[in-house]
Amino acid sequence: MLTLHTLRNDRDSLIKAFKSRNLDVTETVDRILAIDQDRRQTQKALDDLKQSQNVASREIGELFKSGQREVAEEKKAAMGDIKERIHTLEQAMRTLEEQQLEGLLELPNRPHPSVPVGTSDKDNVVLSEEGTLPEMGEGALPHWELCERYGLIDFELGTKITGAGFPVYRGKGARLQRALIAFFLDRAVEAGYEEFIPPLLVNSASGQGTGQLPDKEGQMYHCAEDDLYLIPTAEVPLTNIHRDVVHKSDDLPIKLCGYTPCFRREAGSYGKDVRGLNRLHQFDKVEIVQIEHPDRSYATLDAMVEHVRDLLRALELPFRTLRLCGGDLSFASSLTFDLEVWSAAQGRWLEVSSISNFETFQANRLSCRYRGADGKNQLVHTLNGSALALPRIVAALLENNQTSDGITVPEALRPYTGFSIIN
RNA sequence: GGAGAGAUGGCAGAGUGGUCGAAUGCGGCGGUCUUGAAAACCGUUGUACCGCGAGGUACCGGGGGUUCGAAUCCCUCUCUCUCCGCCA
Repeated sequence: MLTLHTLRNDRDSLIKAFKSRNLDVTETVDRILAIDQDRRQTQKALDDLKQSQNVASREIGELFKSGQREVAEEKKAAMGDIKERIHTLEQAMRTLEEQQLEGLLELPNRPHPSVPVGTSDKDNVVLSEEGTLPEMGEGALPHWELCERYGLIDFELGTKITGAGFPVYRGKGARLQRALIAFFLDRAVEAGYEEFIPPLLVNSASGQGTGQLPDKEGQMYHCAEDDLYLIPTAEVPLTNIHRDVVHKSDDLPIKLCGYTPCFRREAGSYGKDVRGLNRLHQFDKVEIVQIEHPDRSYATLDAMVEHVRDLLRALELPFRTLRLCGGDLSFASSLTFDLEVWSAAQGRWLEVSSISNFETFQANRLSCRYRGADGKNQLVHTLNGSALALPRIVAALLENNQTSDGITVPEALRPYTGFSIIN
C-alpha cells in the first residue's frame, strides 16, 4: 500500500498519476487525509492525558512510600475521571486507525509516469515483436488436439479426478513439463537467483503482504479449516520470505527464484479463452523475484525483462513485448511489461510472463526495509516476473513446431527432455 | 490427537506490581593502544507515532481485564519447543 507520508506530501501529483489507471482517487485520498488529521489530534490529546496519568501514578507511589496514606488515597480517587477519558479516546483512536488502514488498503499502487492511459488490454502498447510467425499448413491443429493425438495431456481425466482446469500430464507431456521447469530454473540460477522450494499454502499475513488480500480474496483457494490459502503464484511465499526484515544496504539486490504449481479459482472466466491450456486452475510456473534498492529498481526491471526474453529466444518462440496500460495494470504494480508468445494454430498471442516493479507498495505491507547510509530504515523496492509460466509455452511449442512427422523439440530443451521429437 | 513447558531488544538471557525501554553477555558502530591487525580497554548501540522545539506517548507474542500504576497478576487467542500417539 501507499504510505501515509506519500498522501500527505504528494496529494496533487498522486491524484494526477492515477489518471492513467482511469481512476479518480480524490475522494479516497481526501477522506484518508481527513481521518489522519483527526487521528493526530486525538493522539495528541490521548498522549497528554496519559502523561498526566503517569505523573500522578508516580506521585501516588511516592506518597505511599513516605507513609502519606491519606493524601495518596485522595489522589487515587481523582484518577477515575482521567481513566475514563483515556478509555474513550483509546476507543476513538482504534476506530480512526482502522478506517485509515482500510482506506489505504483499497488504494492501488501509483502508476509509473511511463504507464499509458487506458481501460483494458486493448490499450496496452506493443513495444517490439521478435521472431518470425510460422506459416501453418492446412491441417494445423490446436494444442488440445495435439495433446490428445500424442497422449501428452488428458484434460478429461483431470475433470474426473478433480474438475475442469486440472489437467493430467502423462508420458512425454509430463517429461516436457519437467524439462521446462529444470531449464527455467537452471537459467535463473545461472543469472544469480537463489533457488527456493517454498510452501504452497500461505497464511493471510502473507497474502496481505504481497497484495493478494484483501484485493483478490475470491481468486485464491482457501482452506477454511486452517485459514490457509493455496498460492496463486510463487511470488507470494518468495516475497514473504522478506516480510519484517531489515536488510543491509550492501546486501541488495537479493535475487530469488522458485518453481511451484499455482492455483487460481479464475472465477468469471469463460469461453474460448479457457480452452485447453489457455487458462487453468492449476498450472506450473517458475518465478523470479528481486528485492532491490529504490535507486536501481527500474534498471533491474529492464534486466528481468531481458532475462525472460532470452528464455523465449532460446525456445525459438516468436514473442512480443507490451507495456501495460493503467487499466490493465495489477493492483500492486507500478509498471508492468507483459511478454506474449504466438500461438500459431490458434492465431493469437498468449501472455506467458508479467514482469513488474512494485516499488514500495509491497515493501510497505511487508515491512521490508534496508538500512540507509544515514542509519535510517527505508522501504525497499520489490520486483517479480514469471520466468516462465508453463501451459501457454507448451501450447505454443506444440502448435508452432508441429510437422507431419511429429512435434519437434527446440534444441535448447533436448538435453532436458532426452528426446527431440514427439510422435 | 494427548500431556507438559515456553514466547523479553540483531542474538543469547535476567527481570514476578512503582524512575524497567528493560540487567548482563555476544554481536554492531566509534575510539585508545598498534606499522597494520588481533587481544585488551573506554564509549556507544531498538522501533513507531505525536510535537516547530523542549519534549511526550506507545511497544517485553496478539487481544481483553484487575490496579492510582502491569514485562510482572487474571482471562483469552496464536505460535514455538519437549514427550507420547499416528504417519510419508
